[in-house]
Amino acid sequence: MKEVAAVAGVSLATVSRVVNGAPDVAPALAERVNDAIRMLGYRRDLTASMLRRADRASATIGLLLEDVANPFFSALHRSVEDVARTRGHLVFAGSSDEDPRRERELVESLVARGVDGVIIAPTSGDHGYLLRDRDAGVAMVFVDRPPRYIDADSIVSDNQGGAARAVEHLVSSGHRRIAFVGDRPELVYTAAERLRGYRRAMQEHGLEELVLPPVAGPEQARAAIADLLTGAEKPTALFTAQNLVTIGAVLALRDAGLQHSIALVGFDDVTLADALEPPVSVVAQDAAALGRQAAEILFARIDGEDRPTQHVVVPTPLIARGSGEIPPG
Amino acid sequence: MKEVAAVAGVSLATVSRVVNGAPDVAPALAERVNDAIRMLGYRRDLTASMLRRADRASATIGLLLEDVANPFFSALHRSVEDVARTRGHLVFAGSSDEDPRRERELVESLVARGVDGVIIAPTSGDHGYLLRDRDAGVAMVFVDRPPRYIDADSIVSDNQGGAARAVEHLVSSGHRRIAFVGDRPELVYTAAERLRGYRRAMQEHGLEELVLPPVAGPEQARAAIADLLTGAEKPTALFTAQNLVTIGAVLALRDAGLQHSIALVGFDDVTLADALEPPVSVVAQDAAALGRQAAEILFARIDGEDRPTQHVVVPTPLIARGSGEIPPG
DNA sequence: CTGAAAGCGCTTACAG
DNA sequence: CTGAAAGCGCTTACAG
Repeated sequence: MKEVAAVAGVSLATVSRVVNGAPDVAPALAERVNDAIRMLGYRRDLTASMLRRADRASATIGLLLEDVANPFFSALHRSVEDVARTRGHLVFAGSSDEDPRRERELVESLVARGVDGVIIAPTSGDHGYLLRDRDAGVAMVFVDRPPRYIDADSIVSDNQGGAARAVEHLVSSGHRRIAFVGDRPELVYTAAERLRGYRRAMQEHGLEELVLPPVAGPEQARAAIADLLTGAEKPTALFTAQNLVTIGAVLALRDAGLQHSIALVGFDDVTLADALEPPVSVVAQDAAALGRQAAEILFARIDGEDRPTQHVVVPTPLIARGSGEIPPG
Repeated sequence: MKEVAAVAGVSLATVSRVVNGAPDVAPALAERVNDAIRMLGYRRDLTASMLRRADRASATIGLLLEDVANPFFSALHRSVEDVARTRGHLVFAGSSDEDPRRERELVESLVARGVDGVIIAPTSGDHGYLLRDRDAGVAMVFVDRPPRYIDADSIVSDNQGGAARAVEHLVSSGHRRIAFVGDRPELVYTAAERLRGYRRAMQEHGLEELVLPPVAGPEQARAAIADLLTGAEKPTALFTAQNLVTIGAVLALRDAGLQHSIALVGFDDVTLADALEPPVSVVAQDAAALGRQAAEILFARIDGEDRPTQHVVVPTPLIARGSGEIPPG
C-alpha cells in the first residue's frame, strides 16, 4: 500500500479510502490510485486491515464438525459455505472426532485466528470454556446438538421424535422384536436422543427393548449386527440410529441373506438407499437446512442482533421405500 | 498482552518471549507471566503475531475443491486436515463448482487472509493469475487435476489408465458395444482424461465409440442413461466416468430392470456399491492418498524446500464386484 | 536475561 | 476532499 501511495503520489490514507470504497474521494485521485493498484498488482492484506478496523472483523468463520468426510456433515458444510459466501466470509472447517479435547483445541485455534463466529457440532464435553470467547465477542451457534453449560443458539434435528416415528412405523406393520443399533449415547447427544425416542415408543407399546452395545462406524455396526442375526434373540426388525450404522446393517443383512426378511429403518438418509434391494426406508435429516439456518443465525449475531437465544428443531420425516415395510416373519 | 505485562510487572517483550517459548527467560519471570496469563484468561492474537513475524506465517492453508460435499472431495479434505493438524495449521475449505471465476475469487480471498499455501483442485480456466501469488511466496499444490499455464506440483489419479483398464475389462468379457457417460470434458480435466482412456482402449480393439452427451450430477446422468436404454443403439455395457454419474446409472438401470443384463463399471468408488444388486465394479480412486500427498508436498514447500516441481500419479486399481463381469446379452 | 523502541500493513480520528 | 500522525496487538533487533 505504501508503494501504491508512492506511485500514485497520494497519502496512505487516500489509498486506504479508495480500497475501501469510501465515498468522499475525488474521481481523479481515485483513478490514479486504481491505476497504481493495477500496475503493481497490489492486494490488500485483510489481516492487517482487520487489526486496525473498529469492528475487528476478519470475514472468516469456523465450522467444527464431527468429521468433514461424513456425508451428513459434508452436506451441512456445503450449505454453511453457501450462506457464508453471500456474506463474503471464508470458512475454516475441522473435525473433532467426538474428542472434547480436540474440539477445544480447534476452537482455540479458530479464535486465535480471529474468526468472527463459530458453528459447532459439539462433543459431549463441558462447553463452559466458550463463555470467555462469547464474552470476547465471538458469535457462536450450535448445530446438530446443543451445548452443555452455556446458553447459546442451537439448531438440531428432531431426533427423539424421528426415532419414535421409526419404531411406530415398524410396530404398525406388526413388529414386536425391534432392535436398536446406534452410536455411543454417553458420547454423542444425537445417539442418546434417538435411543430415548426408541425407548419411549417401545414402552408405549409395552414392548421389550433390545438395545445392542454401542458401535462407532460401519464396520463395528456390521459385526455387531452379524452377531445379533446368528444369536438366539433374533429380532424381526432393526432400527439403525445413524447413517454409518445403517450402512453396516445393510451389509450385515446382505451377508446373512436376510435383507428381505428382516425389516430395517435407518436414521439419516444414505446415498443409493433407494437403489438397494430392498430400498432402505429412513427417517431423513435435512442437513442443508441445519447448515443454512445455523449460518443465518450466526450472521445475524455477527451483525449484532441481540435477542434471546433460539433453539430450532428441524423435522425428520419418515421416507418409506421398502425395507421398513417388510412384515414380521 | 499489554495487560498481562502490567499484571506481571514485566515488559511486553518478556511476555512475548514467554508466550513464544523463548529459551532465555528467567524461570521466576516466566512463572509470573504465566500466572498473569491464567489469571486474565489471555489468548494471543495470532493474526497480529503473524503481521510482525519474520516469516509472516499464519498457520493456515486453503483448500479449494469442486464441492466439499462430494464424497470424493470430502474424503480428500479429511486427509488434508489430518496432515495440517500435525503441522498446527487450520484449513479453509471452499467449493468452486467448476466455475473459474469463483475459483479465482476464492483464491484471492484466501491470499488476502494470508494463507501460507493453497491446495487447489483447479477448474478449466487459465491459472496464470496465480503466478503473482507464487512469487509472493504462497505455496501451492494442485490436486486431482493439473493447472494450466503455471508450473507447480501436482498430484492426480491415473485417469486415462484407469478408464482404459475399465474398458479392457469389459472387452475381455466379450463386450463390444460399450457406452461412455461422463462429465463435461471441456470443463473438467478428469472427465477429458477418462474419455481419452476410453477412446484409446476402444480404438485399440477396433470398436466403435458410443459417447453420450456430457452430464453433470446424478439426475442428468439418470435421465441420459434412461434415454440410451430405450433407444435403438442400446449398449451391452456402460462405463460411467464419475461417482455421481455412476449413481445415476445405477438408478437408471434399476428403473429399466436392466441391472442384471447390462454391465457397469464406474470410475471412483461409491458408498454401498458392494451392497447393491449386483454389486458395482469400479476403478477406485484413493482420495485419501491424493489429499495426504498433496498436503505433504505443500508443507515441504512451506518449509522452503526448493526442488523441481513434481507430478505424482496415484494408481487406480479395478475392483471387480459383479456388475462389471456381466457378459453381453 | 530484560526492556525501550521501532515497525509489520493497515485504518481512523483529527486538522486543515 | 486530503494528509500527517497515532495506533491495532504483536515481534524483533538493539542496548544494556
